[in-house]
Amino acid sequence: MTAASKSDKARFFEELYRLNEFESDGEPNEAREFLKTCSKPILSRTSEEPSLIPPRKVLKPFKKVPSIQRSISEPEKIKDVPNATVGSIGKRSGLRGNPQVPAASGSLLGKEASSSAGSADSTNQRPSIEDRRTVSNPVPNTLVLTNSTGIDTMLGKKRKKDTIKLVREADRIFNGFEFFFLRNDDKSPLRKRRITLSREHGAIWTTTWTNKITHLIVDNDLTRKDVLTYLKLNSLPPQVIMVNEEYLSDCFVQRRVMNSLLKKYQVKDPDAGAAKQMAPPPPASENSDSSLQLKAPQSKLSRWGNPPQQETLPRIAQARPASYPQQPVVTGGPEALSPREATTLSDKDGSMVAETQDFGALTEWIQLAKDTEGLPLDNEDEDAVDSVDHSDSDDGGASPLRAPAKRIKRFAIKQGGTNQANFQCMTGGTAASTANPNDYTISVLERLGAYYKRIGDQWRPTAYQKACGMLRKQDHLICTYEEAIEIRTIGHRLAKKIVEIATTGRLRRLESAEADPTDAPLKLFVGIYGVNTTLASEWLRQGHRTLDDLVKNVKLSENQKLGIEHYDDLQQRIPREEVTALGQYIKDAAAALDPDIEIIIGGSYRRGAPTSGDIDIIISKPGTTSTTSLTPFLHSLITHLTSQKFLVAALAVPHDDGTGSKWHGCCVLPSKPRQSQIWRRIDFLLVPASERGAALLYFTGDDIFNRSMRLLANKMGMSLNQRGLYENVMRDRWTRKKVTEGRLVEGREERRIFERLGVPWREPWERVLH
DNA sequence: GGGCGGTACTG
DNA sequence: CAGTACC
DNA sequence: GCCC
Repeated sequence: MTAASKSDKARFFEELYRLNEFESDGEPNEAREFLKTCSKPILSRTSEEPSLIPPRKVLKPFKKVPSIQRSISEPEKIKDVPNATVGSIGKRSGLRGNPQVPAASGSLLGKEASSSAGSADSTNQRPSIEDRRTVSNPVPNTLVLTNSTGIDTMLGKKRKKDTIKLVREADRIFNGFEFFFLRNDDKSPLRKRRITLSREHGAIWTTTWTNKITHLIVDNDLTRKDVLTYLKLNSLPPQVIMVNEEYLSDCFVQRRVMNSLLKKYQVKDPDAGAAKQMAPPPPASENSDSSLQLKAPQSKLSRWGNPPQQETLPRIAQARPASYPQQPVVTGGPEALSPREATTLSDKDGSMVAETQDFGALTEWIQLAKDTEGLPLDNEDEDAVDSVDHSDSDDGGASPLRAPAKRIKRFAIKQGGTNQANFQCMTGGTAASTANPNDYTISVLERLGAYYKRIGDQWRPTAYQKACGMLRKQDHLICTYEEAIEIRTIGHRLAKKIVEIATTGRLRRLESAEADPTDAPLKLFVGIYGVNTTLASEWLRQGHRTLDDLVKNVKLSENQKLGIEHYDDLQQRIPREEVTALGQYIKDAAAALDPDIEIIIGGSYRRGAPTSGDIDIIISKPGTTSTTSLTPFLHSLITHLTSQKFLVAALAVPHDDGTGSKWHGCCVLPSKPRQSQIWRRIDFLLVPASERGAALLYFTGDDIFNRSMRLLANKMGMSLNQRGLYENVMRDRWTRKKVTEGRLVEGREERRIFERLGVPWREPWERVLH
């Protein structure tokens, strides 16, 4: 921005503010007209992929480079750590960036036309260009974006000449984002300006509703209901961020991605008042505030025993409380259910079940049950949800009990001796981002579960997680024992706890657990990457209480040292927007190295989570059948990203026999100022195309969902892992360990694995079971 | 009272 | 090998 | 912790 003249800047802001003033209360009739147009299909996609990187193969023979090996944080970070003794950790060598590869930025040529044609929807590469010249004839270092898409081209459509100039790289805050505007056109000059600005800041503008959309920018005069009507959706896919115009203005003005959850950015929702009552701030809230409520996150570095360091630079988003409404809760009547083709684009067989994530869930499951008729599936979960007369419709007479509206915890419909319906994966979950009246109960139970986890209990934590998942699916506050015990996975003891939480706002078991003086340091220790209960309690036994103690007195592995050094960074959750941006960075880098490579962001991000604990990247490539064939690419990608200072540390690298498939490490967003860079955990998984489905399944999770699917496979005489679904697996009679790999049933298609297991398809965000 | 997912990397 | 990690 |  140094280059920008003052008057330029002034005009820029002036214009921005004008954008707001006008549109907010102008054109009162536009809304009605707009809705009239809702029936017409959304067809044309006028976005462009701003990809200017020439198709080039960089398949130079792989050189052994230090970057793929373990490496440590850079020395500069050390001074952030207030304690002198910590320095001893830090004197390890910094990450030696490979001096080679100045490439990415400098050597890029101006224009590409068809390189991405093969993967039309794959990734939009980020052009790298440092100035803002607009040139109609592409020359190196210049960027001209034209309104072209593969489709337009194929149809021989005339391109509108539409030139935008990207702002300088560091200001492209929307890189990796895909915007859908409502209203959907650029007829209004002000909206047009807004769209142009968005694109200049790196966003892709899309006018077709696709599942790649990250943000839905809604005109200020429209309501949430208008939006859903227009999109013919019952509810918004949870991964789509819906904001009003002000969001954009603020992003532009502040030159950063704002926290989309702020109230001022929410789209109006007249129905919100009718929304279900939220979690009860428990009756005894004043009391519980001191003992039970989530404590504010400890201030940075406080656990080092030094004054907290003041945070000066703005960060992308603030941490959120444990429960918060992502979007206003909609009470769309369940009757309003209609086919939701828009979210099931990739569906091939018509049998699939449309998504839902709101409280229309009830009908959803019924629908689901119908759609999966023939499967030994019951709809037991429905009856817990509502008083809908659960005339167990067609349970084939196999149901032993046809209880009069009570106590139908499980059915006895069996297949091959296993009661399939009792597997969690059969019923799916709800997106964690959806507010729920039981959120408070859930947060308390999660804390107790976490406590049990850190004291080394292997099974309670999963039981608690499952219970929380079930609670999250209920549409009203569970506060009686009877209600609670009805729910599958909730037994006597959990039911009692739930009642205690819901009626008193407290849980004595948790209070006493957390009152244990060893619990705080235990919690501290297991927060270190590479440390779990065994080590932590051993250190505790030896009398250590602070990170300082550990650094001074304990033999730490390299990873643990790193985990301590970046304790605070790695504890923080990552806003979805940042995951998008980090993923985009990787996609761009990967595409530059090998355009055929496919990069998928998995993990909680794929499940639609508003924040993630880390970034999970699947690396695949069409035609590949072995991990080995992808290792060279991983090497060059790691090398490149390391030299770009995107990757800042390696924690686990693939075994060097070439069969290794995972790379774990840390990364930062290089475009940000150094001080505001937060170290993030990142995982790469190498996946040959033949195993893509199984890997996707695995890497999407969640934890409970994976276990459930695998247990089910197991009970059906098969075995499921991240490479595929296998049958005829021989297991040792006693140890029950696998003896034979078995025969591969399916690995390529995620959907077919579901089918083969008789599990109705679950959209990623329906796989949130805890 | 036994079972509770399956795998990969570190040291 | 045990410990820790990944979902 | 819960389920079988």
